[in-house]
Amino acid sequence: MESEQAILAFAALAQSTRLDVFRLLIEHEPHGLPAGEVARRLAVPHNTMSTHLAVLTRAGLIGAERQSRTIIYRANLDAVRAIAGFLVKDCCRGRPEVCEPLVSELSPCCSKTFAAKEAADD
Amino acid sequence: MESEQAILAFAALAQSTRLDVFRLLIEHEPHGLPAGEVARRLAVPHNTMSTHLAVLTRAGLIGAERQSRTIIYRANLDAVRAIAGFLVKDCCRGRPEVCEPLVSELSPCCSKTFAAKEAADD
DNA sequence: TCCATATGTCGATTAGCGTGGACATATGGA
DNA sequence: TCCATATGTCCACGCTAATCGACATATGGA
Repeated sequence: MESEQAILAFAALAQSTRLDVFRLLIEHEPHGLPAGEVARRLAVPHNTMSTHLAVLTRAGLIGAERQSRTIIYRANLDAVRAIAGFLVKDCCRGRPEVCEPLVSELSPCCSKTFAAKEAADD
Repeated sequence: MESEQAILAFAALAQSTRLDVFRLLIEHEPHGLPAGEVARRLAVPHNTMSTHLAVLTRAGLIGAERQSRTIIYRANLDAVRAIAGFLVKDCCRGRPEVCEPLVSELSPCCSKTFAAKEAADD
């Protein structure tokens, strides 16, 4: 991932409404949500939301697909991996001992038992 | 990690000079660099750099320590782990199959042989 | 004490972002 | 065709960020 693309992604996520949108769309993977529904759920005017959705799209964090009159937005999970990878690889340069704890921390969160427990807590 | 803290971190990294500073300090772990040296290496006026260093510090991405007249800045690697964790845990909610590829992608980067190869490529 | 070095703070300027009203476009149904 | 719904674009306003000159503070040496 290039720095320019990373800066776009960081800037897109550095805004509370957009971060909320991103999390909302991640929760609704893999079906996604129509633009109007996103605006309604977050109580944001549709034109303001349209701008935010455009910023997230330009950053590659979400994607859109037209379905007749509605446009369905979906989170791009590859982008999440790319950003996390960008961060970690920056800190891994010649210093694997720094990153091992990170992977150790992340690994248990990816087991099915952990996910089931998290879901139960909600 | 709270959303507010994450937004501070994303905003801090969504600026080319600050991203350069962060990477520079990561390269100089664990010794760090004096503020003036950071400004000189990135060809940025010392007062402008002082502002950027303050933003990164407020975001918890770097830390400072006075050594007589100079102030040594160091990257906070725990913050890197926290941001990466924030991103991944957002996408892990009930969907471990999404995150497993990320961990798989990251794991090899944390082996000593990989780090040695990366260093050799520079 | 006086001065040089290292760094931070203040203030002004410029540029860009977030917001939302008004309008434009696209789609499907009557 | 006409209208309602869904979404995007344009524009102006207000606010915040980025920059950097000038000044302030802190430290150590002569």
